[in-house]
Amino acid sequence: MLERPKSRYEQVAERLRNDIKQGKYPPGERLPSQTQLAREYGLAQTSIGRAIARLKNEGLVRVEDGKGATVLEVPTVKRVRRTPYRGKGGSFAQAMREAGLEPHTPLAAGPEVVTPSAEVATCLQMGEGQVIRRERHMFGSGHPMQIAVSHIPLSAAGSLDIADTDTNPTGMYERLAQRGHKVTRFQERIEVRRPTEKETVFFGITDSTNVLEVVRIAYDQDDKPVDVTFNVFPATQWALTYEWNAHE
Amino acid sequence: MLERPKSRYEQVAERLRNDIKQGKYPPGERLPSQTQLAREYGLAQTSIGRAIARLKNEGLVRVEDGKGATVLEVPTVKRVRRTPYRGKGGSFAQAMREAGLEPHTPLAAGPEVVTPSAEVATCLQMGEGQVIRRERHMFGSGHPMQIAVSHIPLSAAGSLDIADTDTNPTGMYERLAQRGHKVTRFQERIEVRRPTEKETVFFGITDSTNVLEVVRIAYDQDDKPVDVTFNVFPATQWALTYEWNAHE
DNA sequence: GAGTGGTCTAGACCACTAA
DNA sequence: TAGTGGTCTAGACCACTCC
Repeated sequence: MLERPKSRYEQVAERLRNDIKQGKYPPGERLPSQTQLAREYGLAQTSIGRAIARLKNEGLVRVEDGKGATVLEVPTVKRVRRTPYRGKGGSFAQAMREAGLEPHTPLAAGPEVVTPSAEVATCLQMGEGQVIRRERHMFGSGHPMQIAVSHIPLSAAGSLDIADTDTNPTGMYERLAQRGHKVTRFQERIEVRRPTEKETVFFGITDSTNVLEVVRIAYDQDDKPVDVTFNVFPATQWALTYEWNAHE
Repeated sequence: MLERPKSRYEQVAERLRNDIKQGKYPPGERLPSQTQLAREYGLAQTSIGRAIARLKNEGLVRVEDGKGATVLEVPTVKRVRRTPYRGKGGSFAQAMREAGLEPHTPLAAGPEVVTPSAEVATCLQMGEGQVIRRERHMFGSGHPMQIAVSHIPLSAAGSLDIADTDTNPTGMYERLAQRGHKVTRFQERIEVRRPTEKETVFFGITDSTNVLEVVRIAYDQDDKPVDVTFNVFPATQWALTYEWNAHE
């Protein structure tokens, strides 16, 4: 099984991977068409299609119907989370600038009062009641990079106003503190999963390309959750970093 | 593009996914053979093969040549990292027991003195010199769960003895402290990548199944790196959790 | 031996894009 | 209209497993 020579379509995928890495097909460029590659490698078009499907799943190329396969630019973005958290919001903008990209984070939905999903309700440990939901779509130099959806229990927030003007979470935490909910503890859970349909459309990826999901929950002084934020990004384009001190 | 009905092989994959989730094919069980499924769904065997390949990449089934597709048990394991780090080693064993699995962490290689790879040398900020390398293969109730490879600069360790008896890193850090290298700061970098060939064999996954790589670097009181550990696990089976306090 | 999955082909059809 | 990628088939061959 180890000795078995790799299948031909995998060999093709590997060569294309190398060609891309070594700049033969730079970002933005089109790969040759599948029929052309088929002639070149002496294989059927179907087999070339399998090879290209691999590159697609790995997030190396983006394939459009009737056009062809375009090489993606994959600047690996570093997202650094220092604990305890000293920064003043803007972790995304900073990561973008460090990667040489211009950040842009428009509001995509909300703030609005909604009934939470089962998962959100579980994270916030609430039996009933509503939450304030806000969704941001985040771009780096025009390319979709990240989706962030945050939820605050209406009971803690008081009213919609709390999420009105600010775009970063820090401002919101200050307002929560004024209402008697001082944020004292954070938790982030990281998982790899298949994307939802909405996410495939936004990121322009196949539904077999994985995404990273980071769920951050903020707790107040009574250890009650007051905010849960879902961050989603294409798995291949990001690296997450956590830093902390050994002895508190 | 959105309205287009899904391809038939994707529909098959989705139905099989549901059947697995709902217990029609419990863990350890075999799926029906591809020819049988082909008859059942009125498709060609090749198309069924595509559907099953999807499940394989998602880590839902394991396919063996000449045998068939077996449903994998996918207990999602939670790995919790509290910062500052209070635990006494054994983070893996604890995570296993919480998931109802019996931990087993034999040494697979080392401790041995080797010349570090370029990546390891970069992490440890060393120009020249050698490192002590140790590789552990970690199992949960017999199933391969994780690979951990740690490197300590020989200059900091003094001799091989430092890594001799202990199996957890905490003991090693105590010895490093005795030699004047007190560990004060940690950094963990998380990435999703394609597995190496060794990893596909160990975990029994396809090379298109992603793995999570967590690189932990420990720094001493002079901010010199004294240990870098690479942890690798199948991406779908794990969830990483980080916790910290807001105001130090 | 019969059954399994994995690969490959040749040809076909469709939906899409481009000129 | 010609070219693109995506899907599907029918049939083939191989390496493997189980009996």
